[in-house]
Amino acid sequence: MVARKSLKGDHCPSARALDVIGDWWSLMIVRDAFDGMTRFSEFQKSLGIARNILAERLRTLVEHGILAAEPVAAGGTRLEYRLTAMGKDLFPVMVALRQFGERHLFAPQEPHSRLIDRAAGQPVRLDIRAQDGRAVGPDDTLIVKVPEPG
Amino acid sequence: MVARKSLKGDHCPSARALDVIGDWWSLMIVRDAFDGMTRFSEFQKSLGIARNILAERLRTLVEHGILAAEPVAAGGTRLEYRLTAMGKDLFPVMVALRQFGERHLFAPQEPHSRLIDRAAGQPVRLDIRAQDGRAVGPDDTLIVKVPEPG
DNA sequence: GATATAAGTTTAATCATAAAACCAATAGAT
DNA sequence: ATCTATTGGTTTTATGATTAAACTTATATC
Repeated sequence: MVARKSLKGDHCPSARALDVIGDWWSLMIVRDAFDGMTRFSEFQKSLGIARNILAERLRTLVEHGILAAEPVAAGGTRLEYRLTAMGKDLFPVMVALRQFGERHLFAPQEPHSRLIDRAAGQPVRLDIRAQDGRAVGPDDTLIVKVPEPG
Repeated sequence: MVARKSLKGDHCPSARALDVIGDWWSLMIVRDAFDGMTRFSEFQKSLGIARNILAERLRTLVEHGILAAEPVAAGGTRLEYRLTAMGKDLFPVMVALRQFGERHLFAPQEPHSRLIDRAAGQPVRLDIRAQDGRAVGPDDTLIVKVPEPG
């Protein structure tokens, strides 16, 4: 691949986010973590990912503070990977991806997994709103760039 | 890479979404498209992406129906790439990524670009709610898997 | 104490990406 | 109308990320 371009210095928050979780597997691992998985072999079986890649992805997710690794038993070497508070802040990203997939990537009658509200057993909504509560879409918004220094 | 595993057949909508826009560049191109860019050279200058890779990404985004390519001038060969209605449905994904980046990937005083509501000039909110309007987080929800056929 | 499973690491082959050179078509200047 | 620069790519070559499989060590199970 010749050293994937890093977006770490970019002033765009989306770019930095993609720099951290924009690779092929990280968000799939995070999805499974939201689904309750914690162990190496669970992720491996669920995703069919190569073990070395899974090990590296888990390592970088831990480095970035999205997952925390804790020994399963005191004194043991086996680890459990759990979402941190920061990791749980990826929830809206997962919900947004899911909604997009549901809307556009399934045939009309094709079955798919669903994200439901535990209390009501009903699907959840995702809304983007202005401060005053108006729903806003892409054409109602604007990206304001940061001024170049100098 | 040895043939990246395709998630096309997965029953999880997030997985299918990542199969379409989960690679390194697609969402960055979509971000720029939301920002008003339409031309090959604009994307290329903005992202610093290799030209062959940009050409392929644009092609697959068009194939998937996220971008539409139209000639700039009738009879000409130069193309303009614009978000389709489907492409604009990626807006919540972009907003969610941006919010995550803003919250966790910038130093306290570090400047970053902002997404603002055109009308009020204020940042937008993203909420996940149950049908009855309650705000819900990851621990309030559950993924319901589709039954295996057979 | 023997066997199986978990959680990786190492190794080798393959394929995607990046960078740069190349090329045709268009737009602008003369 | 012709020369030149820019646009929008394609081709070529190298590099390295990803994969699969074999290997290793530690932990559970019988």
